[in-house]
Amino acid sequence: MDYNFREIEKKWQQQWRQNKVYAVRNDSERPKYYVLDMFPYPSGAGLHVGHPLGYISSDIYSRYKRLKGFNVLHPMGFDAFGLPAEQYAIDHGIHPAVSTEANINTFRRQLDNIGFSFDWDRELRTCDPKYYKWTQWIFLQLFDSWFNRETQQSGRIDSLVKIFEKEGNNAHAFPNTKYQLPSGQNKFSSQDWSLFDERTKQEVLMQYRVAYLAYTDVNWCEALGTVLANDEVINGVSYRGGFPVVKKKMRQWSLRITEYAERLLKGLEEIDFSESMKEIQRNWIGRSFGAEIRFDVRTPHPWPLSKGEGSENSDSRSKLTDPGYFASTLEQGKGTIDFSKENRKKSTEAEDKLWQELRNRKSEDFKFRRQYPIAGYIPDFVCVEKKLIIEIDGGYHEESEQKKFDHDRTKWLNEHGYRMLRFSNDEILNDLPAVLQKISKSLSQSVSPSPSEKGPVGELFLNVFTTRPDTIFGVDFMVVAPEHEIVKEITSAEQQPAIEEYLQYVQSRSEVERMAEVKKITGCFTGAHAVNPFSGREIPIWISEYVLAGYGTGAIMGVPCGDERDHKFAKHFGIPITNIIGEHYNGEEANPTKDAILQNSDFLNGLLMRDAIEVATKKIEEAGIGKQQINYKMRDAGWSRQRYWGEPFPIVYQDDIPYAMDEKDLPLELPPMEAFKSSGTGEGPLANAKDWVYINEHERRDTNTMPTHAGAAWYFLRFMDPHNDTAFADKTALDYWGQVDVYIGGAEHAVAHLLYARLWIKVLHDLGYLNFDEPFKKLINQGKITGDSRFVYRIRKTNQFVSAGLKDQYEVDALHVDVNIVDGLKLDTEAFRKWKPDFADAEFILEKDPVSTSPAGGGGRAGDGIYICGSAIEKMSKSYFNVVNPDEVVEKYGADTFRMYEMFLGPLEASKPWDIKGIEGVHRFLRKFWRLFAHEEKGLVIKNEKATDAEWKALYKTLKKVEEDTERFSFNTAVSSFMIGVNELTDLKCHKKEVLEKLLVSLTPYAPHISEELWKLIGNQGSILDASYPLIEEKYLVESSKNYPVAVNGKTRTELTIALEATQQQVEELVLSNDVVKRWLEGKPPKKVIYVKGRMVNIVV
RNA sequence: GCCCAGAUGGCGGAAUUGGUAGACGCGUCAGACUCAAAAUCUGGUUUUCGCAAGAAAGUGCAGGUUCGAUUCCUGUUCUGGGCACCA
Repeated sequence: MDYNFREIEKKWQQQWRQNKVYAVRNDSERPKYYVLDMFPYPSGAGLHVGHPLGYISSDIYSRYKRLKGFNVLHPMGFDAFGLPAEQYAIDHGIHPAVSTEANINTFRRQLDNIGFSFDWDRELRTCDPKYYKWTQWIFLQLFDSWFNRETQQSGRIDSLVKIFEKEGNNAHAFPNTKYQLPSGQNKFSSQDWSLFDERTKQEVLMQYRVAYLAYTDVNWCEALGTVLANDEVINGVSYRGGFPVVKKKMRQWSLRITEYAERLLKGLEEIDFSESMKEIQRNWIGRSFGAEIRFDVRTPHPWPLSKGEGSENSDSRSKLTDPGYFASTLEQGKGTIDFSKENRKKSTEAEDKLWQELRNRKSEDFKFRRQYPIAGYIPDFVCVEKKLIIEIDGGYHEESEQKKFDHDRTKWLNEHGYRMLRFSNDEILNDLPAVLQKISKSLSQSVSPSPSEKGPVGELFLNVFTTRPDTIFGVDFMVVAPEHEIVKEITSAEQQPAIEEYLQYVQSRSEVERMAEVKKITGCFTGAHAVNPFSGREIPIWISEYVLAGYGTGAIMGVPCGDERDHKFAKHFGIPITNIIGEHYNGEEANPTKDAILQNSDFLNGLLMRDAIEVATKKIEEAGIGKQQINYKMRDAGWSRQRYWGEPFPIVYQDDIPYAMDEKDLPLELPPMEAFKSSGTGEGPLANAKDWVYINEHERRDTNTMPTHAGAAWYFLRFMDPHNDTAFADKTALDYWGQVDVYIGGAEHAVAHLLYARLWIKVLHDLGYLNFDEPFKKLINQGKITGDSRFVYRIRKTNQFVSAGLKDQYEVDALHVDVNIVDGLKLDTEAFRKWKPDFADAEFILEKDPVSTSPAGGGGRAGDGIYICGSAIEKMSKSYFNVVNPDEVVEKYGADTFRMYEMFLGPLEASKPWDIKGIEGVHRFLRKFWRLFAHEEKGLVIKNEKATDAEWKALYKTLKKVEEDTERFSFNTAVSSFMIGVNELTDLKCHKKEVLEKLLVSLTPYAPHISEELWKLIGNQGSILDASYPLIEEKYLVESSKNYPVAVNGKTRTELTIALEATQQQVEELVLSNDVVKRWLEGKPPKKVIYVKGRMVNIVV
């Protein structure tokens, strides 16, 4: 009766499937337990031995919990939408649905091979309309929600509308502080609200929705034809494929995850994730606590812009200058201003008529200015907010002097985003409505947003965010991001050419370059100065690429004595450095300490910096020049992808205003398509499905789809009730299963999937669908299994291969060789010749086997040598030929061996190399285990005799250790314990049923097939999967004495068996009379005898 | 540069609260069985010295605390992971 694992495993897998032993019910008396694996993406490559590591550990834990009496939910499904399938479709013309289906089947077959206990009746796929109906439905909940900062909770949009109707947005400012209403304001009253038209109302609400549409800087990848999320971009290139990525402004769906930053951060405290995983999330959220401080700006030639239409001030000047034709001298500037005044008097009838109309447009919130200087030129009318210029032909444009400037000016205006409308006098006088309509149309077109940081008109200031307000007196300069709007407004005439040049340089710099050359110091002085709000000192304002427009306010205060980067900047550009920390600053290097006593700091003098932070912040708030502020590095999550193979947005645009689709019309299914190339205009392939996109003249659909994170953000809820078609899951099921108790997966999902899932669950919780707001109670990251690559060394330009030990004598190229034709390091040269046609005629330079040195040893036949390969630990990858397929391992050793071996390799969380050699040991263990029950020839050897104390002790020792180890996911040591236990029972020649039966149950989670087989062989009814875990009888583990190590001065010298209840005195007597101890004492009296009960004895001399 | 984790025999690793370092497995050496091989079984296997008994050193490196440190503290090197002009 041999251990025929192939037959046994096949048989039980079949029976288990037939009997549906893994079906899980939602109504059980037993306590629930939810064990989940991270959603796999079914790639075309199939599984390698690294993938099942997590699945095996979760399976062991699930089966263990089941034996322990829990109702265990352990489901599996597929994250089946996504880029690779679509890329494959583009390359091979196979529909993503088809290739995905094929990949899933391969995956499923491979998983089944390993004997997992998944409840396949609950399987789900994100690309199934029955599933993504609910992904879309949840998206609509996000669309219909806003985050109430006061309560720190999500609420329904209609609750926000009620607030607006009552009090405007006074208590709930726009989440995006830079957002302004068309009027330029960011506050509105209840009355304003009631006067807003539908478009404006929707636009305002959009500013609050959790899922919202906005122009955002996105990571655009031309090669993939899509937008990528921040976490899909690595060092400026795409995560998949490594294509360049650039910033681009596009109208995109985003999730307002930034509003939840604080809750996501706080939530980390109550969940059991590894410290490193929490750290990654904390870094990603990037909270920094500090103050926002306002610095007034003094331009070198002040131009106090007065309210109204242009300026009456004689010293006013153009706020923007053009180096090409105007800016270099002030004289010309003055000339233009004079000319504008002159021109004003000559205004024509047409101009006046249009002006009357335009100035009345104030109610529409676009303010027109008349004869307002732009770039040193005075257009007839300009709307600065919308960057729209209106010119009326006739008059001085005819003059030849003017004409030659037209070209340069138009160029400048275009570069700066201005558009120009030209009307003739006749048009205005004869058909004013048509003219106004044209203007309205132009105004409704959007311009690149983000109006500059401007205070009340006539005043310019810069807000900076700092975590160190205590260093306010050490500020020696300001640095503004090159993209900052204010740059245009503050640049002096003298500096204009230099600034232009620098801006051009910045634009030419790709993300990749900027990231590669971090240490390079660049920058340019604007000519303007900022005023320190406390000391009144004027400090220069610079621009530099090291300041990021997207972070904080896009401007910083430079404190060179305390910040390394600021210090380098100051040194590089020769800016004088103020020392506020005395001897802590050595003049050579900045010192970011918080432990210095402040000097040169006015009211902060004598304070410890650490304490001064709060003092300074208070003072700043009192003086009304700033406020305490918390900043987050995290950005809102881009949620649109220009892709076909994803969930369509359940949104309909009615005349460009987005509205939620009716719930009853869900799912919005993908239209059938044959080709998936992007449209080329930045729109996704769906734009080509015109019938689907355009519902009617006024209504159209979104042509983007959601990212793969969408389906994965809530799938764990669907497993609880996977076939429900009236709700995403029934409330009773949600309440019964609750949080995922253990979530096992790779660390690569740290910031994307895990944050989005946590966000979705928080919103669903706030809206009342869930009674928990963290999805995963405990997270375990399994380590990677790395590949162990093998190399052969080809002598350059030959087909000769030299063994690793001799390769240094030649000029060689190392080539990866398939690990499957190498035994250890020894290459199978014949297999190598057959491996690839190129190598058919390969010749080998062999060496003596360095391992077996004896002449009789393995490679010892006279004249023979072997080919030794080089090796390296690398990631497991097809291109390295180091991939090991689990199917082959299972075929050779069986699933039970494979499962136990993967666990035996090392701690679950550590990454470790795959080495097939060790699997023999685990396989031998299972054979040895089998032999306790059955003998090859004699058949069953199991006996019904009473067990001895020694046998019970061996058993319970093992059970105790295995249980402890399994509980703490230390599966490698649990396998060791089984081995030790089986070795001991073998030594005891124990074949007793009452002992072995218990051991068998405890082995079931690890090796279910052999356990079930033996369970039946020794005459049990029912499945061992439903047995209960054996209880440990401690009485057999109680010891009466212990073999103590006896040390002299800390060095163990001998061992003594002493009764456990021995007293200190008894021990001292016993130990000191020992011969070995006496010898080591050399007659000297012991100073002290340390006796730790159950541990050790130490004699100090 | 910053943050986190880690470093133990020839290899994967164990030592759960500071208490016999190297469990278990691989590899390897020797032996048994065999005509022989495979499989299986038994024993040795951290290093150095020694026939042995035994002795000395030893958990990346340098210190410290302690009767006693792989474990705690300080510094440092290297490896892996994360973040990266983040103010």
